[in-house]
Amino acid sequence: MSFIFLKRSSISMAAIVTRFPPSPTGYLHIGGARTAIFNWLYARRHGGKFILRIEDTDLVRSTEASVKAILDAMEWLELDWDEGPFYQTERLEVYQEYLEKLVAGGHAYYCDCDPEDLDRRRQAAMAAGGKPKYDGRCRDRGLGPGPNRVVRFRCPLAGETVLNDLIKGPIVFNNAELDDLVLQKSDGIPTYNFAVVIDDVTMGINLIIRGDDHVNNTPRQILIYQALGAPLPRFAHVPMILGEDRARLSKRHGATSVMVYKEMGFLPEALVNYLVRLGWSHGDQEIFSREEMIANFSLEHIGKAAGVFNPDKLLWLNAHYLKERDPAALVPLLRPFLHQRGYSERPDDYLARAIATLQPRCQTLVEMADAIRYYLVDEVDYDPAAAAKFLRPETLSTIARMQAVLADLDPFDEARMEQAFRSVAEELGVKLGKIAQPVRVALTGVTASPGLFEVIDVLGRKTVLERLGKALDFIKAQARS
RNA sequence: GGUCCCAUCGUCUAGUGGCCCAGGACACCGGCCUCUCACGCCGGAGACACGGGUUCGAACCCCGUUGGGACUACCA
Repeated sequence: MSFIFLKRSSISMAAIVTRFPPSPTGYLHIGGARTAIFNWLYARRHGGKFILRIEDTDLVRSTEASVKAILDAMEWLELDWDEGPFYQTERLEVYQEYLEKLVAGGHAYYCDCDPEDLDRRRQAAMAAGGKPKYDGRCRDRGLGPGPNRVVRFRCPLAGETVLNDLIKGPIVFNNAELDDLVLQKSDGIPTYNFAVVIDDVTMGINLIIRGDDHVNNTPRQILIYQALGAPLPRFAHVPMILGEDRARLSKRHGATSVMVYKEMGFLPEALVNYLVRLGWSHGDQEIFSREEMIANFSLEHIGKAAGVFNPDKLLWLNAHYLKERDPAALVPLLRPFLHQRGYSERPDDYLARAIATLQPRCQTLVEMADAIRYYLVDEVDYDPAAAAKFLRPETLSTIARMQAVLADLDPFDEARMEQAFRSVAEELGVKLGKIAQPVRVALTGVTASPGLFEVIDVLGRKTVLERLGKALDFIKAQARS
């Protein structure tokens, strides 16, 4: 009994605080999105906080447009944050304060080495078979602040730094391998490794889930925490996402921007579901609602190996969610794609009924917008091969017959329609397909479509009769020429 | 080059020493359903990188090899 109480209180002692810190040098990419999802899920799972921070200390590459693009993507994925967005460029005094503390404590020092000279020294060290690390020239010169001077961290020359990674286990680094990294650039802006630590310390971040491309940065960061006397957060390094050639996922593997997936007609829940399952698992389950993800997410089930991004599986998930959605809910999502194609406006309920027939046949909204064409155009255009095969003199009479039957059909619904087609087939002594295909081409212009009766039902009597009439005219015209 | 990480079907993964001559999913192949195309359903092919240990027993533990990846900036 008391054991249970103990366990409980120790768990609830520190509320979880996670963060997602993108740098606004471009759009939100697939890998970043997954990291954001993991951090968000963990915070939600444990009733903690999720903080958004914009790491814009790269003054040259950071842009306002990128910030907006990232925020838009977060919103589209429905990843809400509890605090922020904080901007590092607005926190310069904070870094300065901590920097002075480090310098005063002897943990950091000023350095006036010329960047180009530094580069030459590195090259020379490499050529001599040594390590390309900073040679420590200014380490003990006792320099003070001044123009063109950076601040470097005084890294211990010996000893070990251990990273107890929640995913990879303990990783030991020899401090001698590390060098005196720059904390503050000569323009007064902090470097990444310094700013993250200060931000994470001051924002109370106690769990850092990030890509494992950061593993080698972590010992340097741990050393800074220690120099500051700050408590260490827990670290969880998630394996990378690879392209199909097993190289780090990049533009040459196809779309890597989250918002491009929106443009390609993907649903956010499909992307999120795909991404969360890329590297994490919960037994054999493939489909997860938000609630299920939150309820089941755990670091223990994140794998150690990098994963290849598989567009086919994403497509399958998207098709799944497309089928599952209420057709009416799909209308506003599909509309932008219809406008792009220049279709004329139609009422919501008409679109919803058309969409319902296309749901099991489309993998993306883009496919759906293409497929919905014959429901929206004033005049169908015939696929030449389809017309050549099914709109010929021999089919004239069956189309005419169906036109006559449908003109009088009452009520004009799917059930009656099927009856009508079947009885005409019987009457003519042919299989249903013999009648259905020519009519299908007359109505849609193509040989593959949703069930014929569904199509007729959506189109309505007037349009159906018109299109059948037009098909008859077409056949006659063909016969004359 | 140095440091670090990783290794189950083509791909994502289950698997935490006996339940595994390895399960699920995508993709692929075959069948069923059927007015076409899909959806759906049923079935099939397909993997523990290699070599050594440890153990009564290894996909699971250890070592090595090989292969992949990351980092190595006054980028983040």
